[in-house]
Amino acid sequence: MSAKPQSTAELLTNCQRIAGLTLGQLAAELSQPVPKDLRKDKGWVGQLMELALGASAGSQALPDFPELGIELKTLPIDHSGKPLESTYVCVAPLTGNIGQHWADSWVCQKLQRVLWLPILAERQLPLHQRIIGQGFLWQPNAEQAAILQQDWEELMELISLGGIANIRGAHGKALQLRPKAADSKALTKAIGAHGEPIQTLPRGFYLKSHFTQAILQQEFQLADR
DNA sequence: ACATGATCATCT
DNA sequence: AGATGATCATGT
Repeated sequence: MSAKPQSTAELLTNCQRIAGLTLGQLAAELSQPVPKDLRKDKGWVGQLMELALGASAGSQALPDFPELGIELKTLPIDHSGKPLESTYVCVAPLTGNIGQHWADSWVCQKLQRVLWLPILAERQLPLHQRIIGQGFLWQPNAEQAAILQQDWEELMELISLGGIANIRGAHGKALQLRPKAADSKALTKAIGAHGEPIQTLPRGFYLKSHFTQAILQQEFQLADR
């Protein structure tokens, strides 16, 4: 169950095998304790899936399946297939971005090949009863890539020109910039309104749920609602 | 502090 | 209800 997959086909086969299981069932098979809720274990579902699918060591700055170049993302959804949350992509670099190009960016690299793993995870459903959906491989199509690139370029320009204080989650069509930190007191270096170095809250790039919903619809051809 | 994994909790 | 800003745990 937890052997490292040697090919994309094997990885997808492993996904099919766990599709339909509850988190409780899978955790039992893997001898993993199920927390009461996710309040103090927010990463538990993702880590369980990494274990089940044979992803490589967790906290390195590498894709989950380095040999396959695939990033694994769990995606909590409701009963109608709508994502319940935005999807974290990576930390946003706030300094030293002069002349950086989209194709070389961390966001672009991370989203090149994503194994989406939907989880039926409505809040009212106890954690152990949440159900694993059908995982599928995705690469941005031309239209999606163009939207992501445009959002990224706009956000990075604002960051580079000292506009970070004015960026909020509403910015961007698909990609947004939001805090990503242990708490609101965490600080990192950034560029101030007059080009001076400042300390600010670390930010991360996230995919808006509308965008991931479109990915799901494209894959499963779900009815809109 | 920053990377991994994200969800929580409040505001609108 | 949905989105935004805040937060939790763990490893490097």
